[in-house]
Amino acid sequence: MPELPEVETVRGGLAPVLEGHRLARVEARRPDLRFPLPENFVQVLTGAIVTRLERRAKYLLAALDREDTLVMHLGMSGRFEIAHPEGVAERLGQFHYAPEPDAKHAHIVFTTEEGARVTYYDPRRFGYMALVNTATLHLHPWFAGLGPEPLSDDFDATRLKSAFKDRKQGPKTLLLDQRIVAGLGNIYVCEALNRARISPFKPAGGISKPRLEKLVTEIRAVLTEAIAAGGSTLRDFAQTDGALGYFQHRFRVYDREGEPCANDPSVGVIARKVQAGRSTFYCPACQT
DNA sequence: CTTGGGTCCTGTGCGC
DNA sequence: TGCGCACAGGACCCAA
Repeated sequence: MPELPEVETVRGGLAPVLEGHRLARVEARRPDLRFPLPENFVQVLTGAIVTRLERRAKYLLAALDREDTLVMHLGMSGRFEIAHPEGVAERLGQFHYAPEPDAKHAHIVFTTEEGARVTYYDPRRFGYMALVNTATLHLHPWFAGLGPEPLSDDFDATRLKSAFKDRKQGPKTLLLDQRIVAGLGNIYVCEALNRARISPFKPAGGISKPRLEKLVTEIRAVLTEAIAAGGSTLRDFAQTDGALGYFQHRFRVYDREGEPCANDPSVGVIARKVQAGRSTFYCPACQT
C-alpha cells in the first residue's frame, strides 16, 4: 500500500483537478470496495464541490460543500488515474479522453464539471471510501486514535519514548501501529530503522533517548525524500498517463535481500525476516 | 493491556 | 508453456 509519501503524492496530483471543482458525474461501478459504499454515495457526491483535498495518515480527505467529507483509503493496491479532456480550448463541446483503460478494476469514476475524469482502481479492494460528517470527523473510529503526523512538531523523541516505554515488541512492529505514529508502513519503517542503525527486533522499551532522536530524524528524512521523489514522478507522469499511486524509488533495504548494506557495504548484507506476518528487511551487522 | 495470528481480495513472479 | 505456491506497500478482529 501506498504509505504516507505515496498518499501525499496522490493528493498533490488530484488537488489541481478536484479542489474548487464540482463533481458533475459520479459513477460507482460496484456497490462495495472493502466495505459497502453508503447507499447515498453517488447522490451526495453528484453536484458537490470539493472544497479542499487533504491527507491525514494514509487517508485522503475530500472536504465537500456538504455536511460530509469524502474519506478515501487506498489499501494495498488502490490508485487513481486522471484523464483530461482534449479540445476544451476549441470549445467544440467534444471531449476526447484517453482510451478507456482496463475497466475490470476501475471501481469509482468521478467526472468534474470541466470534464476531467478521475478513476479509482483497486484490484485487491483493500481500499475503501466513505462519507463522514465533517464536524465530527475527528471522533470517527478511523481518526480518533491516530497518532501524530510524523512530519509535524507533535512527533518527537519524547513522545516516542513514552509510546515505547515498557514495550517488549521491536520498534518495527510498533512503528507500524498507526496509534503511535500515523502514516508509516512496511517500507518506510524498514528504511528508517536501517538509516538509524536500530534493530527492528530488540525491545522498543530499551532504546535510548539519543537513538530515538536519531530515529525521529531519519523517519522525517526518508519521508521527506520520498515525497520529493513522488513530486518529480508526478511531473513526469503529468505528461503521460496521469497514473497516481506507486512510484519507483530506490530503497536501501526494502526488497533488497542479499545486497550490501548502504551503511557499510563491505560488511553488511541485507537480510529478510518475517515479523508479525510482515517482511522485515534489515542489516544484521549495523542495526543493533 | 499486550501480543500473535488469521482474514479480507486479486495479481504477480518464482521454482519445478 | 503450464501449474501451484508464496507473497504483496493495510488494518481490523479475536483469542490467549
